[in-house]
Amino acid sequence: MNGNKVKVDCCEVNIIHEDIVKKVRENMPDEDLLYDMADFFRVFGDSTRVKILHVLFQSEMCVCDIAALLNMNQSAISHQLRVLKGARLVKNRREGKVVYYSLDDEHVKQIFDQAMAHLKHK
Amino acid sequence: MNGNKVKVDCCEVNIIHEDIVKKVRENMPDEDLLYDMADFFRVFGDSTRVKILHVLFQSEMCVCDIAALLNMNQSAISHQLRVLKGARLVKNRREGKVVYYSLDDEHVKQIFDQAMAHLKHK
DNA sequence: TGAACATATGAACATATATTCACATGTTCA
DNA sequence: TGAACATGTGAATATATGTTCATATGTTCA
Repeated sequence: MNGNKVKVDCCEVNIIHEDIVKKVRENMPDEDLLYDMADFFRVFGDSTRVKILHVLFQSEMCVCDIAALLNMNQSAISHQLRVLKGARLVKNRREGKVVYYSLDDEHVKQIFDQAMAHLKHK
Repeated sequence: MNGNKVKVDCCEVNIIHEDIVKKVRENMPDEDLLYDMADFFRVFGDSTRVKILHVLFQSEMCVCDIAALLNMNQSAISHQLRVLKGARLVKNRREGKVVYYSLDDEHVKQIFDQAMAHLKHK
């Protein structure tokens, strides 16, 4: 008896295993948290930002040095640093005209390592 | 003497700290690997996929149950499961007409936990 | 075999997003 | 103060991506 088929009002989807669905639904995290997680990961989902983070793993750096290193113009880097800062992944400090960026998170490295492990494993 | 200013040919960016840039450049991972990392993270950067993964943390599930659980149509879920499978994050097995999906990775949970820690920390 | 059902998939559409360009802001130093 | 320089940012553009719709595929069972 693992569940009758039931029409859901909104979108004509059959539920085959009603008991499992009910159980899982009760244990789902808060909707907002799931959105925040997706937003957080989206920040890593761009190669320019991944490169910037890798650079900052190695050394604090100013904007124009990063731009030169990645062969991109300063504006593009600045835009992406803004995104990274918005996600609280980097912080910056000003020294005269130069702004230095560095990592502002203790989890990023571990997340990267896990991802690396995944990519290299299979 | 930490570096003369040098014009880079391609995009008019000044290098302020030539020594640091040189050092970091030598230690950068392979270009392809960085692209793969971004691709990998991009998979997590969508709330539907995040939800699906959370569902599968709790239980193996068939497509239509996931669709009902997330209040989305079957097609959307199927498309996203394809993406997740392409990233080798989920696997599936067929049992008659029903296809069951489950996690196919030991790193995802840890990556999610790190992300959660980041989001909750500050 | 053919109807019913679960899932997969191509095309179309709407939306999101990265980069570039032009220019604004803020700092130093003569 | 004004020139030079490093960085920030709004607008525009091109591209990528998620969802829907319609339909195809594959399975079961009468």
